[in-house]
Amino acid sequence: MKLSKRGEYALRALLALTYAYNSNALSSNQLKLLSEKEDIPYKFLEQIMSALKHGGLVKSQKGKNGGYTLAKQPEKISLGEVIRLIDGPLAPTGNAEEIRGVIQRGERTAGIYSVLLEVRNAIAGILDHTTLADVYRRTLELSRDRREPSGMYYI
Amino acid sequence: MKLSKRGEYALRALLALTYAYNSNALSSNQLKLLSEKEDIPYKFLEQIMSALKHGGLVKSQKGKNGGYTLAKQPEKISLGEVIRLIDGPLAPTGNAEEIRGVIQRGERTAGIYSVLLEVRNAIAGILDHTTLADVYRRTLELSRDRREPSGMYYI
DNA sequence: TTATAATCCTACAAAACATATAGGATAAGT
DNA sequence: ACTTATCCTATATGTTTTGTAGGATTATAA
Repeated sequence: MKLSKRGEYALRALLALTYAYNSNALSSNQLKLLSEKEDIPYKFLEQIMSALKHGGLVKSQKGKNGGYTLAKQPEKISLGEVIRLIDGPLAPTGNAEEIRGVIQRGERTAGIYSVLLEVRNAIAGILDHTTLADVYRRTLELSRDRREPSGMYYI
Repeated sequence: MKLSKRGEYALRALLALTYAYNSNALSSNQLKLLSEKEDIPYKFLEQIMSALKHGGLVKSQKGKNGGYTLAKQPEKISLGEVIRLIDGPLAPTGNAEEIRGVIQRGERTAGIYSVLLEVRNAIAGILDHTTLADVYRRTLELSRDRREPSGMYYI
């Protein structure tokens, strides 16, 4: 599992939506501001939002006063979901099913793959149990004692 | 951490060397046979062996009766070493140091990165504690009850 | 109903990376 | 010398990621 730029951008955008969700606001052209603040090419970000929408993680409203909102509560969206949607399977190679297949068929590489399966399970264990709400909380904690909260999401 | 073909080929070759190590033999042009049996382009495999050599995991002997041998005992070579050497850092993005930096500086993405650090630690925990000897053992176990051990390493 | 502000869609371009392929140089043993 | 092997480096090919561009569509408010 290698987190791509897309994946990172997606997580960052969703985190911004999480902030907006808590203050009851919905986001809109603020996406443009976010992209500037965080050096994310706007058009690229648009594509990512589209993917998040089709994946059911985000709702959108067209037209004036439109924008994006989380489709579920931040507690209900795991990082695993997000990353699988954007970057594909979490496994270090192929996907969990393939790996299990190789092992069960007892192929020459079965030993190697059984380790890879352990790795993928460890990754999934963490990512599927960590939600946007968790990340939100952590972010606050990690910047609590700082004088300058590095412009924390005042978009 | 995404295991590349190179990485997989490297692991497979090292596993073959592990088999050879146990039966006290050293490998030579058997590499060619291995590459045919396992569909690994020979010249590509050569490059990988060269990398393994420069990384100190493998010793080589030139000329007649030459070939490759493990540079240390199979118990002393972890998968983490191998994969780091061939595919780079285990972290899902950048490397552990970078990630720690982002977290300590309390950047906006600190929350995200703290999860990524967990993930990388989980991966490293497994891969750094699993050796070629372990994989060897597992491979035997996983093919023990099979009628046809899928031509297990009779190169 | 028209102007506006937003999402949506699709094609393409550029760069980075992974995966090979090729050909010969070099070294060691017999 | 001759053979058998490793070693080195350049280049090609292919695939994926990342980024650009331009416009079509839709909803709202004035």
